[in-house]
Amino acid sequence: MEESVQQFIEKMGILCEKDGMARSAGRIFGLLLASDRPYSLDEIADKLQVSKASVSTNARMLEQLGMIERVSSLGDRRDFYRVEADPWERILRVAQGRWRQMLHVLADAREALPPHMTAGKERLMHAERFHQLLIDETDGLVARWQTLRAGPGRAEDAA
Amino acid sequence: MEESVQQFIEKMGILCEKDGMARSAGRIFGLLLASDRPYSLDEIADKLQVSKASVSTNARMLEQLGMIERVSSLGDRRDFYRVEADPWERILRVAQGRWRQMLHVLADAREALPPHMTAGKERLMHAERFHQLLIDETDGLVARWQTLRAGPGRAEDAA
DNA sequence: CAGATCGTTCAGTATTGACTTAACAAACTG
DNA sequence: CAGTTTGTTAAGTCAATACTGAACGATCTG
Repeated sequence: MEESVQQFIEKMGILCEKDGMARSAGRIFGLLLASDRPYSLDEIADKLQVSKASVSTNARMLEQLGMIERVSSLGDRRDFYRVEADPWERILRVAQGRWRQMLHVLADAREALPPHMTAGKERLMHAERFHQLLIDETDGLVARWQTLRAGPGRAEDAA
Repeated sequence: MEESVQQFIEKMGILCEKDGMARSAGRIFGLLLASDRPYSLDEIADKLQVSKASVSTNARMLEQLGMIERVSSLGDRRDFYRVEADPWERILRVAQGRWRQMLHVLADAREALPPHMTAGKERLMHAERFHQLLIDETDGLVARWQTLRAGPGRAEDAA
């Protein structure tokens, strides 16, 4: 396999791991990102030099997250994987969901905190405000991405 | 210790772990978030029921990330920890840095990809566009957070 | 200076988590 | 139906990770 692609895959593994994903999942995603066509389970296992079982598990995890999808080819019983048409919006939505969780956790804690702990309450409210902002801003960001996605070079003003 | 606070700390540990941090670090951050005053190393170790060594390591990691800070009290040789005045902007900046890394990795891979792999190149360019958008939007987001941070209830139009 | 306190580091250990092999279930082929 | 092929699941193994206890250096106190 291409040396440069191999390096890229490894870097993707590291970066994805830093974001809380499994390293192997990051590698699979990287491989499919830089690929020219969908790959079968065995192909992925072969290219990444891991067992088929490992690929099966991690690929299904990525599928669950909406980052890759399974496609089938006529007259072929195998599953093929490729990255979703736009995995990035999905990533934003997943993050948005986590921020919502965080917001709830923060709010619950603040309400349960004894009244005299004003500093803690203040700090938690601060954190809530921040996460609420993130949640709100995500919608606009997704919208801007949708318009940018289609034609990045065109400077149309249509809202 | 308060039952509700303990639950909060545990949830923060889980959520932080999902974001790629160490679970213990998340717990420390949660404890300090909901606290009324800075805590010493021993206090943290006691409240979280872990060794002082563990707290020392994780607290220094959080300090390195700019999420908590070390403060000293006159006539006291101990270090005290508390969350930074605004850890959230810092978190945004760290994320922005990771997106920059990702952008570079993607660009390198695209350039190194053989010319005939048009689908892969296209997909990588797509990914680059997305991350460039994230990087750009972060600045505006930080700015909006700064204004919101001070007075959340006031509806001033000043740009 | 002797003793005490505090934070960090290091070696050892335990626990978690991931990968592999192998068995299994389902869908196809002759 | 016997035999393949393909994907998933489970048990066992191994490596990575995080925690602990102890030792150390530094700083303060009598």
